[in-house]
Amino acid sequence: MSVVCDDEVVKRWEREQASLRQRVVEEDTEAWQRCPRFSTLERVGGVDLSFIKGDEVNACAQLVVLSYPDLEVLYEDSQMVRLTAPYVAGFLAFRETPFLLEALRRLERDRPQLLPQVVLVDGNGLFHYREFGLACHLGVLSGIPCVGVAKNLLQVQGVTKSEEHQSQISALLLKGGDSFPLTATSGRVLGKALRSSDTSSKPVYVSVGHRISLDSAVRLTHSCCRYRVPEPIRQTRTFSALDPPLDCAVLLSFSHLCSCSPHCT
DNA sequence: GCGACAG
DNA sequence: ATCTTGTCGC
Repeated sequence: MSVVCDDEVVKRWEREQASLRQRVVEEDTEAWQRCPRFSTLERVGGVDLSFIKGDEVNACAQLVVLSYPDLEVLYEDSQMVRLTAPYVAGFLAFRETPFLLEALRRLERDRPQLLPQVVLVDGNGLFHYREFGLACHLGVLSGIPCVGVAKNLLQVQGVTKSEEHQSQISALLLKGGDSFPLTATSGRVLGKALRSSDTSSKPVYVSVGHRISLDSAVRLTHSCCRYRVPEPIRQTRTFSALDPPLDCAVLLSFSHLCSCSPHCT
């Protein structure tokens, strides 16, 4: 909630974004991306951080890997972490990326054969104030193709939640897979609004993270959706009763009890 | 001053 | 991000 931040830090972050940004690859680089139904794609990852209500510092970093196209869980990793950076709009990556990279490194160390061929990231990629959102940041630092999928529209570069945007949603997004471009004032297409399933009228906002084209990113996102939020990201919040990384499950499901206790820090 | 602000 | 209650519909 707090957008209190240090000017010096933000300046440094801006420089780092400008520098890393040059390493983003906005095109398809993988053979599977060119296949009609992504026929040689086998594993899709999803990452996210979860918080408990009043706590800005402690979070649960999660990585799941699903089979493709069946979307069954192949791997799940949950780790309690202590965040150092605050949330500042436009600089989400500095808060979350270190822990997502750690999770990818653990996977590479323990089960390298399960490394995902692409990761769906909760947040934006190129659709960002300086065209370098979380999905680009994680993509560049990991080298893995990444796609940004945001649940809310970020109003940047002339893209707004206007009446026009609302009417585009109702006029153009008639069925799952329908999409329309999010075009900056400059004329550059930064992402697409996607109706991710037939039953959800509220779109998700897809943008390129790294090493994938926008069209592939949209097609892939749609093909990973059973509900509005793509499965790899959605599964990140699902704690299986079996195979339990219980640290997080217990903490999250009993957080309502915890918050009543005066002795709970 | 007012509104906007991914997660 | 997270909380919260019910309500409507298949």
